[in-house]
Amino acid sequence: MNIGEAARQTGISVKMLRYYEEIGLVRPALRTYSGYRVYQDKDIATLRFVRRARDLGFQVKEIATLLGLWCDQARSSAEVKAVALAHVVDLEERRRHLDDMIGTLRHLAHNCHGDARPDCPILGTLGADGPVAPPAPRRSVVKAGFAAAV
Amino acid sequence: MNIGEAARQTGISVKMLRYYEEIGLVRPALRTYSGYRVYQDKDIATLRFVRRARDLGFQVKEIATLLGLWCDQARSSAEVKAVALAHVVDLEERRRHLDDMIGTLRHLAHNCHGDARPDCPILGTLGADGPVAPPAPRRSVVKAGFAAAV
DNA sequence: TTGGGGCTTCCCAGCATGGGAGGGTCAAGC
DNA sequence: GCTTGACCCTCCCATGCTGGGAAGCCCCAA
Repeated sequence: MNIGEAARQTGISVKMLRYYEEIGLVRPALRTYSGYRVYQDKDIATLRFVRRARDLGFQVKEIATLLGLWCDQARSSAEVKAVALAHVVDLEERRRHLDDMIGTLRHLAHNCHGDARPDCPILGTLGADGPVAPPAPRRSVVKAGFAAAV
Repeated sequence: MNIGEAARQTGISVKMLRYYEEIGLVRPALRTYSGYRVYQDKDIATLRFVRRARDLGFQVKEIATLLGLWCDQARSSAEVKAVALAHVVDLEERRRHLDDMIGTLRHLAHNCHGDARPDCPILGTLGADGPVAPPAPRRSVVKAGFAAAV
């Protein structure tokens, strides 16, 4: 099948199909004599794997690892689990970061009367004189910075 | 003060200070006769504002809006609050997305015995035959796709 | 034969950030 | 005065993932 049909069947855009091939995530598709890419069932299966992994937030490099394990008959499920759990840790880190930001912002918005007057604790906090949060221990940067400022 | 000192005082890297100036987020710093940027107290205050907004996850465009409001004596706090709350909605959307991914992955990892054998429900799910999640209603793509697949 | 849709490659864009090359400037110390 | 090292300048490139678009070829149906 052609690339358009492959895109339809995998949910990956034509652009991305070519990109994944270019960066070596998937092996180059066969070509017709005129240069059209031709996708076979096993290519589609691989691409669906990629698509699902992407939907789970895996980066291309991690997907490459997973694809390698998928093809490796001698893999141990422990390896796969390790990759998955490492990714969970990463996602949770990002989630905590979002939580911090949401918490701070909601707190600020809650204290803002939101009427026609210009006084606003949100801008007041952002524009406060004090030093900015230290760039160091990451995950609590926002919280710490604003705990001090608020 | 020079750009290096400004970077130290604001927690924004030298690279970013130049970038923010280039894209017009902040007005160009004064220059010495030899071309060095010179930062004044009010520049530092502005940059700290930018830094804090960035720490709250605002994009540069949104920060530009907030800076505009900050400088606008005639603003209403309602406008500011609206920007903040819209951003909260966005952050929460992203958090839901992360939650979906974390939930699915933890579920898969939980069902993976993680030993020396190759059998693995994680890979099994990623490589399942069925159609891939429809790209449409976004926030539940992952969940739906895997609910069907698992 | 012609038209339209699909395919090809190549280049560009975005976000926010960092790296590095190649070269000028400044201040301190000899 | 001269050297040295830290600092600054601009310019280009890279990242990760995605999309847009141009120029040109291919294929099928009418």
